[in-house]
Amino acid sequence: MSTIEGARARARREITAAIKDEARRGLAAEGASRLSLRAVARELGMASSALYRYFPSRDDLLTALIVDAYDALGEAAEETLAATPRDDPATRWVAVCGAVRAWALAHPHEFALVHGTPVPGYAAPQATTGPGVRVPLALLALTAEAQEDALLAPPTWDPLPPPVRAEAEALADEYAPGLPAPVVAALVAAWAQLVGLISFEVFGQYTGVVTARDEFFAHAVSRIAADIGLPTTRGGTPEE
Amino acid sequence: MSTIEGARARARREITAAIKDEARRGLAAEGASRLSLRAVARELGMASSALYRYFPSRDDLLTALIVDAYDALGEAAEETLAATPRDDPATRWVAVCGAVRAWALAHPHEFALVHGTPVPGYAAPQATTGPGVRVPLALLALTAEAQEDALLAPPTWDPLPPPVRAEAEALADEYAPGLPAPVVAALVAAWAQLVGLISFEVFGQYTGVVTARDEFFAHAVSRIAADIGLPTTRGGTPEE
DNA sequence: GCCGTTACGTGAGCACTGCTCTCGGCCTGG
DNA sequence: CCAGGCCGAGAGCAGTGCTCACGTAACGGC
Repeated sequence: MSTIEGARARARREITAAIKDEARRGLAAEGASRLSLRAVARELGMASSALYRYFPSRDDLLTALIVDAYDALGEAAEETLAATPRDDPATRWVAVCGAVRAWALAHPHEFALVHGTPVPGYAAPQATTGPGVRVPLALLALTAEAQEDALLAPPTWDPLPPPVRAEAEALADEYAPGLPAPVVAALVAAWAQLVGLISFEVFGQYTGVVTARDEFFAHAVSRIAADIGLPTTRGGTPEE
Repeated sequence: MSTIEGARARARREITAAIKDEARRGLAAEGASRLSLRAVARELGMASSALYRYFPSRDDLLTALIVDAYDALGEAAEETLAATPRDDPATRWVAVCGAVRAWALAHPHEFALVHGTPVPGYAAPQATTGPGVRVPLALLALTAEAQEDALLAPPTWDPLPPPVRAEAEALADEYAPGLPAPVVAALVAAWAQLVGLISFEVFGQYTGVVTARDEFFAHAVSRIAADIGLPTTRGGTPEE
């Protein structure tokens, strides 16, 4: 009942995938706002109305693409986390952030879909919360492992405002027991800051200001790592 | 020729302003993607075609709104910069960042216009570069004044990668002679990170994760201030 | 093997959009 | 005072998201 699959269901799965693929292609070419249902139907050689058998509305198609994009982004982070040695948390951090950035630069419109202006009014909350946290969870896992290995040495843990401390402790209890509250607070901020750094680049915000993008990003992100307390074992940034 | 203004020119100015006002209203209600030229024309009691006498296209209207938003954002920053004592750079920093955040939360769709997904393909570069730098320049002015007053004491100025150093020095020469290169590099990163922090809030990215938003933002932003080297004279964050 | 149920694809059509063009009237500068 | 510019109105084009009968083909229970 799971392996055996009627030709009907198979066709549905394949056509759904084809629609998403074509939509992704149109997305990369034109951007989300210019993406047209009729155009993807035309490209697929079917009537536009047929498309509604698979996605009840344009926004639902976009939501599906958002979920996929979140997953791809999270997978990129998790892959480099797995492929990276535990004993050098700072360079590992830079590598994971770099992987997120690389994915974003390779798929700018999909990145815009997940971290740009939300497209439908203000919807898309529940369905995307699952895959949406994979990247921050990877960063958190990285830090938790560093602490297990006694490699977490923050420069200064300034005291948190009480409400922030309470929330940070709750988060720590749920996702990384034993991690100090200031560190998880710093991680949440780091996540937002990372997205800010990448958004500026993807959205062309600092054209003319920063041209050595790779180096600038690596530098900024390694400063964040130092702020969190991930030690730079050796060879941080060269010169002098 | 400047004070004397024909009734014609005056009408044009007023109608242009009325169109932008109505467009801003529609923007706040529906968002940029749902903003309709015909709707604003309808609301203004004029034919939709008449609107093209004032803005050659929908994208041009949006571009005008973008410029205005940049200006409003920059003005908010500059105002609190002016209304804030020089001798406490860290709390001044937090205040300026807080003003930017407050404006963004009060005008979410306009903020999305300037720091969300770019609306037309990838256009709007030149016209917006002028007002677009007012906020970062305010942050830079704040830091430069702190240095003049010998209030700039970074924890560690780790060496910059050579290309970043070169660009940072060029920026320093142009906008704030005498400011150390690592500081201007940190400022650029801080600007992107600030936008990231605000974007997360405006775009509803951390619903359920952070609820004590004011405190969290103030904390995160004051950590950035410390990272740059702006000293917390007294009473940073309470507790213990 | 048959047959009702279900899913699917089609084409027409509605309401809406951005934008263009032509026309007719008003204000304005010479 | 009067020609030339600006401005508004209306019709119209091409395109959009989405809905709704309408046939057709596959499916599952008998």
